[in-house]
Amino acid sequence: MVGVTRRERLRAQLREEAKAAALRQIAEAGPQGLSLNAIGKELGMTGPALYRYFAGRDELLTELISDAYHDLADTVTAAGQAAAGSPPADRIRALARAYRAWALTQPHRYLLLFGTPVPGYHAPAHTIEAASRTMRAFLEPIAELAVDSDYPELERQLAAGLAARGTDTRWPGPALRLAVTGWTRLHGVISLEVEGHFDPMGFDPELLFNAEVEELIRIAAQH
Amino acid sequence: MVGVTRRERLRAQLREEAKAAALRQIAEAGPQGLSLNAIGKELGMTGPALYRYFAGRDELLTELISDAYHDLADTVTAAGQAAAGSPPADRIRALARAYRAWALTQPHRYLLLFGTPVPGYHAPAHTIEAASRTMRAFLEPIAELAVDSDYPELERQLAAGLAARGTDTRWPGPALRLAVTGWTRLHGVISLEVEGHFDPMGFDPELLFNAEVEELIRIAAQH
DNA sequence: TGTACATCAGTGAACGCGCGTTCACTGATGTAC
DNA sequence: TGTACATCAGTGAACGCGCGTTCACTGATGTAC
Repeated sequence: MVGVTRRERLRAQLREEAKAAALRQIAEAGPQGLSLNAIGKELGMTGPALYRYFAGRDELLTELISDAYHDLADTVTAAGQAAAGSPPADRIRALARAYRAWALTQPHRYLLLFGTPVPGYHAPAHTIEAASRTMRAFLEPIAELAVDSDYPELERQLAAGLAARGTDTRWPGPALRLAVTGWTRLHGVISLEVEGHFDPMGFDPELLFNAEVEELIRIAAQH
Repeated sequence: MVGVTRRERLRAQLREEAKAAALRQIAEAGPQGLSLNAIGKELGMTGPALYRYFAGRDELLTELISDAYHDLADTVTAAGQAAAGSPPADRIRALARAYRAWALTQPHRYLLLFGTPVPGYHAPAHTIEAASRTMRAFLEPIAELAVDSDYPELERQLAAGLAARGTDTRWPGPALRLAVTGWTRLHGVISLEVEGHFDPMGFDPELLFNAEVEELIRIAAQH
C-alpha cells in the first residue's frame, strides 16, 4: 500500500481549494477574471505561494478545463448507468437531462468548455478522452435503436475518424451521426440558454430542450 | 438636405477605422485583447485621442457587438431576398448557407455575439431588433410550409412572447417553434465548429450542417 | 525519545508590464462678420 | 478676401491599478539515525 504522507494530503487539499476559489472567481468575472493573487488572498495567503502548487496561471486554467470535462463525463456516465435497465428512449432522456442539469447548475464551467476559447489553451489528450466518454454514454442507447443510413458520406467520415484514433470501431455509422447530431442540438439549446439569448423571448427553454430530445428519439426510432 | 461637414466625415471615418482595428485585435487575442491604447497605436495616434470618438472601452465594445448583430441580419436578409422567387426549401437552404458563411468568415465576430458573454455588456434595444430581423428572414419560408402543432405549450409561449413585445403577431406557433429550433440547431453546429471542437473528430462539418438543414426542411415539409 | 539535518510551505519585496482614464495643453481647422 | 474668434483633434504626462512572475529569505514540518 502506497503511503500518503500528511504533506501530500495537505498539498492535494490546498490545490483543490485553490481550484474552487478559481471557479468562484470565474463565475463572477468570467475566465479573464482569474487572478492568482486574488486566489491567494481568498485562501489567506500571498499570490506567489501558489507557485508551490501550480506552474502558473495557464496550468491552473488548463486544469480547471480538464477537470470540467471529466466531471461532465462522470455525471453523464453515471446518469446512463442509473438508467441502465430502461428502454433506450428513456435512457436518452435521462442522459440529456443530466447533461443540461450539469450545464445549468454551473454555467461558467460550461462556458469554460464550450464558450469562447481561452487564448493559449490547447486540449491535452486526456481531455479528448473525457469528451469521448460523454459521447459514448449517448451512443449506447442510440445504437440500440435501428437507424437508417441517411447521410452515408457523413457517417463514413465519422466512422473513419474513430478508426483513425483506434478506438471504438464497433459503432454503426448512423448511430455515430445521431450521437453527434444530438450533441450539437443539445449544445445549441443549452449554450443559447446559458448565455441568456432566450431571455428577451419570454419562453421556458426547458420546453424547447425537451422538444429537441423528443425529436432526436423520434428520428432514431422511426426508421 | 442635411449638410455633412468635412469634420463630420473625417470623424465617422476614423470611428470606422478604430472599429476595424478593434476587430483585428479581437481576432488575434480574443475579446479581452481589446485595448484602446493598442488601437490608437495602430491608427498612428495616442490612446487618449480615442476618447474624442468613444466614451470608453465599454462603448466601443458595445458598438462592435451591435454592429455585428446588424451586419449578420443584413447578410441573412439579403440572402433571403436574393432567393425570393425560389420554393421555401431552397430559400431555407440559402439562408442557412448565408448564416454559416458569415460566421465562418469572421469567427471572432460570431463569438462576440454568441460566445462567452463579455462582463458588463447588456444589449441595447436595437440589438434585439436586429436579432429578430434575422429570425424573421427564416420565418418567412418556414411559415410557407405547412406544419403541425406538435408542441403546443412551447408554441403558445413563443407566440405570447412576440405578442408581449407587440411585434409580428401574424406568425403561426408551429412556424415560430421551427424557426427557433432551426436557429438552435444551426448555432449548435456552427459554434462547435468555430471553436474547433470537431477538429479531433476528423469529419467535414459542412456535411453535418447540411444534414441539419435537410432535417429541418424535412420536419417542416413532411406534415 | 532525542538530536541533526533536509525538505518544503509561505512571505514580502521587487520587476516590468499594460491597462483605462483624466487633464492641461498646443495647434490646426472651421465659422462669423 | 481678410481678420478674430470658437471649435475641436490630438499630445504627452500623470494617476492608480492589478497582473504574472522571480527571488532571497524565514520558519515550520518531516526524516534519519
